[in-house]
Amino acid sequence: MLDIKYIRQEPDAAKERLAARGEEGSRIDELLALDEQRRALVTEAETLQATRNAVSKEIGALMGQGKKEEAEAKKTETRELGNKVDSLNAQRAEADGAFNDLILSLPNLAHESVPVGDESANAEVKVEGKKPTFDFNPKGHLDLCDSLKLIDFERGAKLAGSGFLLYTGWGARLERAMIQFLLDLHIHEHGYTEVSPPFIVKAECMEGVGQFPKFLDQAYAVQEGLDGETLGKRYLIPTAEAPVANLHRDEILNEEELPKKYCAYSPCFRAEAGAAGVATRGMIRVHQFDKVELIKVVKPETGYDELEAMLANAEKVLQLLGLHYRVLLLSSGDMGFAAAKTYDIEVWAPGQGSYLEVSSVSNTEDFQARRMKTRFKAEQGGNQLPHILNGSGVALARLFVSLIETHQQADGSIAIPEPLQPYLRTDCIPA
RNA sequence: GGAGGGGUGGCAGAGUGGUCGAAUGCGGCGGUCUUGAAAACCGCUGUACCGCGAGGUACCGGGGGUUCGAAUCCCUCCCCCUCCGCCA
Repeated sequence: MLDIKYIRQEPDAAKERLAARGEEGSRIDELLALDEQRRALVTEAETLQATRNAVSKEIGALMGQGKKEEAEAKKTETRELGNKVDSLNAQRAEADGAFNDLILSLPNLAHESVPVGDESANAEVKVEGKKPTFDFNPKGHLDLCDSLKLIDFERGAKLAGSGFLLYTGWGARLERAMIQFLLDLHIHEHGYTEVSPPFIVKAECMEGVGQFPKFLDQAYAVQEGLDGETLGKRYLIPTAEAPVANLHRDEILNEEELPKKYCAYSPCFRAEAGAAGVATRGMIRVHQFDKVELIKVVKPETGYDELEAMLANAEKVLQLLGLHYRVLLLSSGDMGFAAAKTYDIEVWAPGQGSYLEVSSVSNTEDFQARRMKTRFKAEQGGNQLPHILNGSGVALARLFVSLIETHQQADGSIAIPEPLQPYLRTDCIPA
């Protein structure tokens, strides 16, 4: 949620920055009009309430003295006042509702270092390693999964429909080994605290991270048994960000507690409604995938240093696994709803001949914190909103693709990178 | 799923229609005293919004209602605890 005080003070700057996010600048005018209307109603209603409260106190005093008739006279007077207050409060609730609906639907504003423009303005800020070369004809992950029986696409689709995977044998073991490897890396080397969250969250958590209201159509809603009333109250998480970033919802933290650094494994459920290419076969775009997520809650002045550190933490994964990747700084038009600045990490998949997005690392600044009312008590300046950061560390299905395609060998086996070997208890998935 | 009991400030815990944003205790902060510390004593100690300000308003799990007036009465939802049933 944007800061209304900033918008009041700098409406023109806000318009320009909002336009860079692909929103009409006129939304700012609408917002300010609603804000003004809302505040006028608040002032008027509260003035009347003050009068009513004062008279009510007098009535109390009169009753105490046994002056019943005088009290009754005052009651009639106040009754009318009360009605006025009620109607003003109703108007106020309506104005508040309209104001909130609008401000919740506006995306975060981009940090000044973010290139303005659409997807084509994304900037490649780093390339690590080189595209591997093969002295044989490398296979794609579909062939490798079939020949090594890593994934049974047909049975996955039979069980849950297209876009759902059945990992089998070495495939299942590799997936589990990578999860364990990622968690251990971030816990032991990068200082994150592991949490294991619910995989279902309330709608308010989805709103807190900015998934809702915009991406309601992308979520899996959960119903309890046959009770249709329960539908729409809880959702399968699209990312562990949804539960973990909300850990400190409605809390005021102590300054010394910051920074908070969490990592969490979870499956991620995405309806991908309207998206092209959720196929029966393939792992690039699926309805359910595993991910290890990183979340930080930090003081505002450290937000961007922490973002760079988190990016390095995610990159470390690919470096240790010997994978070629590049880092993109996303443009203002290509960033997610809640982000003020985002880096995407794209890993090379030789069989695809393309880069795959495996991580998105963002600083949401105070956008999420304001939505979820996460604050911290500062030594100076009272209660403040922290910056909340999230990053994939990293998404598994696409990492799986890159790993097997990159480390495939002429005989059809997969060489396992050294850091992963203890987890998989082998240095090679045999052909 | 059945029966019962609860949700009040950082914590514990009073308060059953008015002078209650809320007693008291603990904790925390500041001070007095002390060579220093402890003890004792004194003071302060929630959040958000409106207002240039003085100040005002709201919040006692959430929402709604009754009333001139609600922490207190009514309805509803959520959550927690105990017992029974079922169950990984």
